[in-house]
Amino acid sequence: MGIEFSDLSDRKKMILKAIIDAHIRGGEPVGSKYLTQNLPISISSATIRNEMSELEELGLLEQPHTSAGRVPSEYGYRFYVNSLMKSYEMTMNELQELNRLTKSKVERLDEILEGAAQVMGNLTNYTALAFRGRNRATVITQFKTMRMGMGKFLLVMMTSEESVQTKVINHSFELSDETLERLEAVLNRYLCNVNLESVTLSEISEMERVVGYDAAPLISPIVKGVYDVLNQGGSDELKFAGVDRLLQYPEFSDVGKFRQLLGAMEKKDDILDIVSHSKKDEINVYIGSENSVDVMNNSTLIFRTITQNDKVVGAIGVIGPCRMDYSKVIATIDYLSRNIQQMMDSDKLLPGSESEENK
Amino acid sequence: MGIEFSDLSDRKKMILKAIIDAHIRGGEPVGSKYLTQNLPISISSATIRNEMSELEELGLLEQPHTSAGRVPSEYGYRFYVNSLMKSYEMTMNELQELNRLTKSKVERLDEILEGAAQVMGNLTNYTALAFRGRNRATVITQFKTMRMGMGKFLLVMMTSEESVQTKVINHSFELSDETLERLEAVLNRYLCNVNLESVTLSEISEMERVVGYDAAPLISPIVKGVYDVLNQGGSDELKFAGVDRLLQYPEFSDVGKFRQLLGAMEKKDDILDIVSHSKKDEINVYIGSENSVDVMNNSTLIFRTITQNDKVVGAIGVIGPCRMDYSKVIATIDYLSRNIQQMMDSDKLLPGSESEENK
DNA sequence: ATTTAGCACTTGAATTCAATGAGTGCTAAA
DNA sequence: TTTAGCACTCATTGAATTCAAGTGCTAAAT
Repeated sequence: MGIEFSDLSDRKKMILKAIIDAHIRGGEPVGSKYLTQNLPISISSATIRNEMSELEELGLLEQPHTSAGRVPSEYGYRFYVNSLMKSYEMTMNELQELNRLTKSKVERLDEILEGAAQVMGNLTNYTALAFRGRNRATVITQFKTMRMGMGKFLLVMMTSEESVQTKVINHSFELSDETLERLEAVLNRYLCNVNLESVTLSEISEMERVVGYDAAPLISPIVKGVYDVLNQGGSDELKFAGVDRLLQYPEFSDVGKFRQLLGAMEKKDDILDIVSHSKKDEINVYIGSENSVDVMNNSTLIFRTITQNDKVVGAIGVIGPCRMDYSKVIATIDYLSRNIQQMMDSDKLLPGSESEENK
Repeated sequence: MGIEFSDLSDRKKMILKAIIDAHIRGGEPVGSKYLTQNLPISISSATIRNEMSELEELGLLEQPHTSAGRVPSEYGYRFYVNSLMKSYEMTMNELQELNRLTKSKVERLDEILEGAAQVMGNLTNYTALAFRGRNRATVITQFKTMRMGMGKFLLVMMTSEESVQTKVINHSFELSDETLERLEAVLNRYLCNVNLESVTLSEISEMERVVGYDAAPLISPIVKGVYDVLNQGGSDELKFAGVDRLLQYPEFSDVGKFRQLLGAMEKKDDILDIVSHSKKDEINVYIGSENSVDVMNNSTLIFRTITQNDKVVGAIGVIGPCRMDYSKVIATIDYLSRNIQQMMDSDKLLPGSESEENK
């Protein structure tokens, strides 16, 4: 399938665009009679019918049944998105709504993404998605200990992702300053910059020996703490806002279809898969079966990633029926994601919730 | 409305129970003919009809239309739950499934609750909910600082909820040990155990003066950090698992009804309201309009809270149509929540994700 | 005083049928 | 190449009909 922009006569393009525009707005199949009254130039319905049937042969249009008007095919939408649609002009109100978000004082990426999803959902009237990718730290780069009095001390861990994690360690017995220092040294020697999976039991017992009897019982809880830190932070998050909005579209009045999609949104992994394999720094549009998840054959997914140091840390987008207001949705996502990306680049956003930085 | 258990003849109770049991299983209205064949004693359909019409007068049954069988009213379900239903016996498989969770190594309450929701959803085939209430810290009880080298130090804050929060503070200028100590002292003097809202601007400038010119620029970012710590941790979480399962029930084949419920689940505040005003340490059952949220008139909400030191820290439950397998659902929630509560009481669970304790 | 058989009645669901009308494809004329 | 004209298709609508399930009531039976 490879119809180029130039393969179509201007009149065909005009007709195709008019059909898709009308169908996006109204949701109904578009017939030749309607078009005679709504085209910039005036041609007869018969001519339009001829053109339509040729567009259908090209795979750009479809007919639900013989006596119905035409409906865009997935491929038609694709052509529309690539070449036909004209870019959407935001209204003042919409711009205002969008800017409110970026002007807010929120600094955490999580919250910004969710806020963006909310706004996008409201403006476009589809379901919004917010993805938050956590780059899980692979190693601890530095350990520090800090007394907290009364049989506790704080274990501070710096991770390879530059975040700081802490864990309170209780010790029922006395711990001299000197012992604590020794413990810190041992941790830094054995557990820094190493993949925890590769730490062997014999190494652990070696640590227990080296650190001395008075700190040895702490080794194993500490190792567990390290393990938690390296694993817990790393769960990706994918959230949806306004799922109920999908139900307003006749495409999902078939409960079965909707249920499938809802299931996919709950399972998340399929969609996470799509998002994480997407192109960076541009708007990704998956129309119908273009995304390989067959449950989403009737839906379109549009999103754009947010990156930090060239690594994907998030994404915002919408999900809805293939009959979607592509122009508006793409413009909205573009605007919002660019703004968020800018905040990210100018370091105004804090990537993690665990640690926060400040200048 | 106050029908006592003893107000009904044994035969009426038997008939009512049989009707509700059958309706829960089959979803269809139950007629007199069916009952003649499915009652422990044998009575004629005419007699049953008489009894049924009396039960209807009492408000325990309803008729969808004249020529249909009877269906339990909300009040009928209530009576059933209170007095009629017999407690469900778990199968070996179910017990196994349930125990797998509590035997798992997971230690964080969040994860246990979500895991419980998953299991509950699978077992009961309704939508499960997991609530995680965060007791937001009200004050900071202690500040500590810790050098991290290269123009940064770590600000460690102990909160009134006994959790530890940290914030990395960058300083572009030199900071002597002595200055850092002074800063720590000032923070502990001015910001410990005080409600941040009550800190005045003049107090802040006093802090800046007292701490000296070389640390003064750090005061305001630190105050902001404290503010974040006191506010951010405190957002309650309410998650649902298996929302798509609701769509299998004919009660929600009306898209409008389902959409309303879905909306309520997304907005969350109504349901949060119900959960947070519920009774502690017992199973709460809200049948249809018993919960004041009118959008949930067709749904039943069942849950039980998890407490720690007598404060509600979480809840698990299910949401589904009024026609629900109460017996099984209640048994499942009871079993799971008791187990989780036990883990909580025996201190095996870590309440927060921010700080972790270890013995 | 209950219980039951019998029967007329109600009502939603399913089925059929015809009418409607939107829209097409095709042919032949412009 | 375009267009008017016309026959044809097919989903939708609504009315009429049948069907079956289930009730309420009455009168007889226990």
